Amino acid sequence: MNEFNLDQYLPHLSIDCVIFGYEGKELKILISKSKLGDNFWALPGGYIKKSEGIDKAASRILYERTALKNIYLEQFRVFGHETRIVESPYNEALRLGYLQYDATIFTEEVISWLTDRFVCIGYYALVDIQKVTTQNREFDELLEWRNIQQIPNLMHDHNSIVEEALTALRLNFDAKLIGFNLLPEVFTMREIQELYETVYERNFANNNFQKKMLDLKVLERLEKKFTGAQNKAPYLYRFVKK
Amino acid sequence: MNEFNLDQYLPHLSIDCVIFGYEGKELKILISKSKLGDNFWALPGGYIKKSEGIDKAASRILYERTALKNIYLEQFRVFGHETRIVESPYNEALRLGYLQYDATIFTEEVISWLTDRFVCIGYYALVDIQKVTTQNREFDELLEWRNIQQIPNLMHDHNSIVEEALTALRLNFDAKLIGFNLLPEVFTMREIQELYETVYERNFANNNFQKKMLDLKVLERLEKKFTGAQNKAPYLYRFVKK
DNA sequence: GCAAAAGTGTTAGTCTTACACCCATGA
DNA sequence: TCATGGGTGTAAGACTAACACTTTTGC
Repeated sequence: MNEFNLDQYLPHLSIDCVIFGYEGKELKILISKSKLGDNFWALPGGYIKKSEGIDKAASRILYERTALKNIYLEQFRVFGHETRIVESPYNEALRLGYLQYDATIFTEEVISWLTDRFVCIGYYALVDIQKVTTQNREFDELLEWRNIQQIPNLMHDHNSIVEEALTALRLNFDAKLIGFNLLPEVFTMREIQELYETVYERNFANNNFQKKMLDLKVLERLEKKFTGAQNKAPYLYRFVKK
Repeated sequence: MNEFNLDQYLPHLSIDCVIFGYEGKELKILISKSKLGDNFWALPGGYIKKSEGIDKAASRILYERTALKNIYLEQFRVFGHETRIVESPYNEALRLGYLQYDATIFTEEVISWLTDRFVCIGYYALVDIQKVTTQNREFDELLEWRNIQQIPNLMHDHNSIVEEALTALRLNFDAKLIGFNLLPEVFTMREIQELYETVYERNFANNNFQKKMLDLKVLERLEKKFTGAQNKAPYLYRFVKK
């Protein structure tokens, strides 16, 4: 019940997270199917406690869904158009959803708070998808990793938030060397390359890619990885931040 | 009085603007000396009306200080640490300042609203400094253009907001070709180059700079500018967006 | 030995930087 | 004619992209 004490949160201000993961040569994000409507998909989000920094709030929101701490996380844009929520076609259905869910908790006052105008701070996160054990929250019917190319219609303006997050990711991916947050501790050069190829939707020449990566001086070469395949065993690498 | 009807604004959410101008080979920003304290300097800022988009709010805040419309404007970061206002050493003095200013308007409730926690959306703006006629607002003792290298201690975390704005400016300056917003309609190649040199705090070779600029195909060459100086008259250029 | 994929080397091309030089202008 | 600063050309260097080739591995 404590969770629905909305007094603890800053009103009109929310955080939505675009959580990127990488699996099977696919870039994915975590989206939630809501219990509050029929086929209502949304980004994982939440509110900011009155004495909680926004970065901490985003970390908490992520922790609540992924059970992971110390996730790579960055704010990328504020979405604050005056009509983004109040004129959303989902908003009326959401009011009904809350009422049907539990009319004793969701009084008119609470529902007004929840469906009023919101300014949303967009964060993107990068996680090793293998380390995540998704945690359904109260209104999550299910949480699902979806290929970034196959995102269904999301609530409100969440599709454009995803677009902006992807743009920001591509802008920072190479410059800030954040891609390693999507990979396990150790990986082969081909695995990094495939990640880059997935993110940028283009191919790279393996020799030039390797040269560029090694010239960055952020990779430590480890032992070889014998997979049983009938080819030369690739080296494993570990990312070492300077 | 209408202005102090704080009910019209979203609580706990503010906008602060770093307004860049360029004059005499110096990059400057507009800062405000507040009537509310002794030597209190701050960024021009304001609040967001309940049914006003954040970009519109920022435009309005800029218009109120500069009397300019259609200013180049971009959000660059949210400042939302939980203690940025409530533990600011300026906050106590501000409370006193409001009381002394007008205790009938600034009731305890109003002062609480004003000095409570705020999440601040940082915007930066680029203006032609010649077109600006600064407009003092209620609490502005004066508005002043100050060289970016000589910014005094500002309230709260405003100095770090300036730093972040400068970083964002430098990051976008060349990539988005926004520098022309700081110049008059027509300008010489040398003037653009000096602007770039000021922003990046380094020199460029004039021939290479010119070649790069012209290769961008965004400059229209106009007639020559005869200044009376005993040297070749430089061409004037106009920026034409594609 | 052979196929598959890892890894390395070299060259061609493009972009950036640096140097040298000529040109227009007014005293 | 000279000093001043505008404008252009070219070559060297750095970085990127493309091609060719060798090495390792298990069947």
